[in-house]
Amino acid sequence: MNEQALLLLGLLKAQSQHGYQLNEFIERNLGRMTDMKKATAYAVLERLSQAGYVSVHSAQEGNRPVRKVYSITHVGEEQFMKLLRENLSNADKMNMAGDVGLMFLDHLPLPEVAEYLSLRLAQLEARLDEFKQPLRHEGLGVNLALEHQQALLTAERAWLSSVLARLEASSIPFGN
Amino acid sequence: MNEQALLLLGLLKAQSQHGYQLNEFIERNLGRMTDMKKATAYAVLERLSQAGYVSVHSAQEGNRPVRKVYSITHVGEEQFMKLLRENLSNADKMNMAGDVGLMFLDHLPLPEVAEYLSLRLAQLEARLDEFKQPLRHEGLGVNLALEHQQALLTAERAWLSSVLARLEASSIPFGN
DNA sequence: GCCTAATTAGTCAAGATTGATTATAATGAA
DNA sequence: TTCATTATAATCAATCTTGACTAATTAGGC
Repeated sequence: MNEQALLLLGLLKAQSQHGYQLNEFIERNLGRMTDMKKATAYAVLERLSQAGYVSVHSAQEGNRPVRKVYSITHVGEEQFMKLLRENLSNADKMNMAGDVGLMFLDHLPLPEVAEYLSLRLAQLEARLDEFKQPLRHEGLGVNLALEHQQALLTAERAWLSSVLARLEASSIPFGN
Repeated sequence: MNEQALLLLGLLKAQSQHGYQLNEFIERNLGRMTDMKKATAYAVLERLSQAGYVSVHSAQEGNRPVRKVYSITHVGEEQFMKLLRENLSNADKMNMAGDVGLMFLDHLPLPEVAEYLSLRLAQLEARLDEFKQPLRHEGLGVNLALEHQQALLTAERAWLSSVLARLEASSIPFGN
């Protein structure tokens, strides 16, 4: 939840925005960074507002429905810096979900496992391909974040390939 | 939530157990695989029970308080296999949280960023050290899962080191 | 034998998350 | 023009998660 707050405060620090605008931006550009859903973002904005980190004011443009525009407050800026420092200092977020299945793969015949892991690999390749686009230079932070994702996905691909190779050579030379 | 179900069904497939027992095992041995909390596990067990995937029967040993013992049902075994196949086939779980902070690091002076990332690196080293213990041979799946974690943490360490080196050489030869 | 601390076993209210839904406006096709 | 579709903007009920709490039992120290 702190990561969500950090994200929203960071976006509002750059520019006051209404909820829909924030959600569009997140959906279009930040799918890699977060999986926060629309309704969650609205809820987090509400909490940030309760806490005094953002202020809200209603605005109407033309005869469009009234929108709530959120702005970061001074206290909010301080909170942003605090959350940023915390976030950068902690590695605990690397939670590596997705290993539960691996733990139980002994319940399936190895060729079937290989089949499924091939699917995983294909998805990985697809995700990695998306990084091939030139990526316009956004600033150090954004570029590092993208580089980071790419590095981890690449490592994941290498590991998966190695597992598949061993599975196909199938003489089970695993462990040690 | 499916990953939690997979985990609990997998543990119950090995042996019928009561809630406390399951939670102890998870806390002691599976901290790397999941961050599901006690109360959540009880809730998931309740849902699995509602769905007919596990059966519950109360048992009393000595004059200890009555415990609810959970057993996997036949339908539960089928569900387990289904969830296992799904889990192995999907890479989407690699969500890489923790990059939000990186995105915003331009709001801090680089030496301070380096300081925080050094803390991250230290935590990583500590986590990696835990893998040095011989790890008694548990079965292919468990060993692969551990190998996987280690591979990703190692990649993370390499990336972080590279970033720190570049930050300290500080002449900012980034991105491009 | 008595008191304290730890272990065992689980529940619950409060908070967080999200799929589904509502409602209006603009756009486009026929 | 009229109807269907997509975009805009957000809310809500239902579900999921968890920190805090309860309550009994056993273990350990003196």
